[in-house]
Amino acid sequence: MLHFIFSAADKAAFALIQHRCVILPRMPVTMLDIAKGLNVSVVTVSKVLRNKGKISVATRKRVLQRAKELNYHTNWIARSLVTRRTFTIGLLLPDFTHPFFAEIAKAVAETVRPQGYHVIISYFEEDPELEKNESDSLMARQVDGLIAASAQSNSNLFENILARKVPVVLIDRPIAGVQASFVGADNEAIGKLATNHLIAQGCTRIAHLRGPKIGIAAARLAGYRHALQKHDLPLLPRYVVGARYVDSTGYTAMRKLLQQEPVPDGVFCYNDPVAIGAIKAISEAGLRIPHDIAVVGAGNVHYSDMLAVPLTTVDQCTGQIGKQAAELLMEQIGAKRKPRIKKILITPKLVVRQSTRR
Amino acid sequence: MLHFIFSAADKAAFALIQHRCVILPRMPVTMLDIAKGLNVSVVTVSKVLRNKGKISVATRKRVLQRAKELNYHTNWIARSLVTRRTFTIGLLLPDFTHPFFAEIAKAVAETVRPQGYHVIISYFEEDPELEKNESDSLMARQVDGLIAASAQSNSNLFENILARKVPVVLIDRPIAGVQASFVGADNEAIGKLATNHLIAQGCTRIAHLRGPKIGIAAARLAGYRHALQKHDLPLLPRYVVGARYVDSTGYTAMRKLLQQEPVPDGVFCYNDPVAIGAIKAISEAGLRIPHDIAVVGAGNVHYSDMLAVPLTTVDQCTGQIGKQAAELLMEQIGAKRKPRIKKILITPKLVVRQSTRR
DNA sequence: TCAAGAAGAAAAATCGATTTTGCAGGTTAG
DNA sequence: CTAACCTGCAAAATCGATTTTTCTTCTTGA
Repeated sequence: MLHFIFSAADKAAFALIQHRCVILPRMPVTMLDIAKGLNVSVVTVSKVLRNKGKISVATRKRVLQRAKELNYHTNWIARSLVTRRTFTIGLLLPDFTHPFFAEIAKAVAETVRPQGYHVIISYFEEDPELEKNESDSLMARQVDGLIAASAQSNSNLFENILARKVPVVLIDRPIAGVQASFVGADNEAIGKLATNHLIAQGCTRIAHLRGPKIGIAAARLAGYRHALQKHDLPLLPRYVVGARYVDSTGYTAMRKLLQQEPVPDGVFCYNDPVAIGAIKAISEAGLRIPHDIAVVGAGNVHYSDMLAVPLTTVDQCTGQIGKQAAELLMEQIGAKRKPRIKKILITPKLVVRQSTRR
Repeated sequence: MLHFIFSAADKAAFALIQHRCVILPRMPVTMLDIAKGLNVSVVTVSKVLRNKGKISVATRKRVLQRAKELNYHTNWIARSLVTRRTFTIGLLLPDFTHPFFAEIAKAVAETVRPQGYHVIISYFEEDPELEKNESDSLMARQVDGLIAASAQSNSNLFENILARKVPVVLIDRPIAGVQASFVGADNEAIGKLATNHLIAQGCTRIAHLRGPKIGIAAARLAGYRHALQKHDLPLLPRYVVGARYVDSTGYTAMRKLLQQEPVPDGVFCYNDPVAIGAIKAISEAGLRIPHDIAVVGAGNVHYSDMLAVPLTTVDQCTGQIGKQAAELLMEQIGAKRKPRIKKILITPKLVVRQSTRR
């Protein structure tokens, strides 16, 4: 019979092997592994890797080299547990295939990246119930903050979140009663800008293809009215036609508008897809753009300059919304005391193209 | 002088208060908090909340009620540390404002959600160095798996990741030498489908506006050639013109093509934006679509049916790519043994609209 | 009646880090 | 020559869970 003789050290090593390799299927390198071979403590390793505390140059060097040899990578989960920061923020959106939200997501990710933050996305398809579930999940994942374009009809959800002391910034859609910062487009300004532009181009019979009666679309409508009043132009109800942006309702809405007498000579469409539909209807009716009717959209979607008639539109500076929201959030995350709540409306920018250039 | 008398229990409570409220700014409810008031152990609480182990109905009820009272929420970070699963996957994309990738992101998120998974997004703007950094971060965050549309020119990065036993699925862009599953569009099939359709519509002089000479665009070109050969149609080099999709190069490329003699009667454009530019050039030249020249794009971008001439295009079923990639990844994450590597090419679908309907 | 088994819950170990405290050994000041 | 003070590192406590082991009680069957 064979006998093997092991020293105590061997036994320890063996236990380690059993512990790390045999029992566990995965075997990531830990600080302990680095410390073991160097006869230092994990604390020392931790300090070296974080460049903190007083460690001699010699030890630091040995640790760093060993870490590289072993291909060590910090386990952020373990770190987060004790530091109580995950360096992740949650981004709660209705739908991020929509270019508007995609743009925001990008700007947010870009803004927080330099500070080591990552973004966990979550979308809820306009379903408030799903939104609640998703936000709960994000909270359970201990995100350091939350940016949301919410579909909640009341403030309960976000009051709960704020009660848990998690920084929140709302975007695009404000919610009454929520004590959180807000960043959004200045939709009334968009309406004014577009309408004023049409007026400046010499239009006098200006119509509006409007969206839903609430929120964003309502503000744009208000801006349209404001601009007309300010220039003493008539505010004709029959020049304001509803157009949901799903499908080609810009097209049908415009056809309705073309039956009015006199036909308008300028149309402000509540967004670009609607404007594209309108352009189609106008062309089919044998009218010329912009000579007979000038068209302005809103949103500056990517393709609006590739259209048959390049579209004048109001750029809502989507990227800015994401960027500012992210900056506000990071400010809150970093702050000792809760900074004051801010409401930021991004000033829109007119992009003039052929559809209004007379 | 006043004296306060505390019982031992009071002191313990006091210590707790100091511990939880005064010293720490945030004071989340933990399992210990639930356990304390109920005179049970944390283990019992843990088991109840996970519906695991044998716990009497009475205790279970008490625990659940207390948890609700205290508004307890599981700390997933703590859980992850011991279970070694974070229920997050990393999604590494060049740019998710591109509708193609946004669509994929959505499909991925949607597919993994029912299994309790969330997606951490990360984009690298086609910069391989940044891509490496981001993937390192994702790994440090202990994602359970990774889906990537990579810009790496060699296999090092992903070989490293695979060596760490993290499941990976590549999408859209395969990388030679990486032993990982892959899901992408069948670009050669796209080229064939588009070209065959033009042939079926009676076109005989079929041109191609091609993209970069590598990768996706090359495969589409190959499909185009294949289809022509199969139908014994001539393969004229002067009918293949380069068009980068940035800006309006579809427009300029088409103008070049219009100078050929004879003018082609069908054009397959390597993607939709190029096709839109081409349509514009054709219209300007006074030719009718599809009667004089039929146009097919590829990609089925959202707005291609809102154009002046609704565009026939090849839908690459982007959502399917994300969905299948996510499914493959979840399969790998769940599996004991590593499942076999799969290469999946999604079969494209023709969407016929006015631009080819003769 | 007593051993065997099962049910319910507590105790202890663990995950991989960070933070706080303690402790040698060497240097400086009085 | 001793108190005071660094420097550099180790030991222990902690974060909030899960997993494994152990320990009571009760049943139950022979």
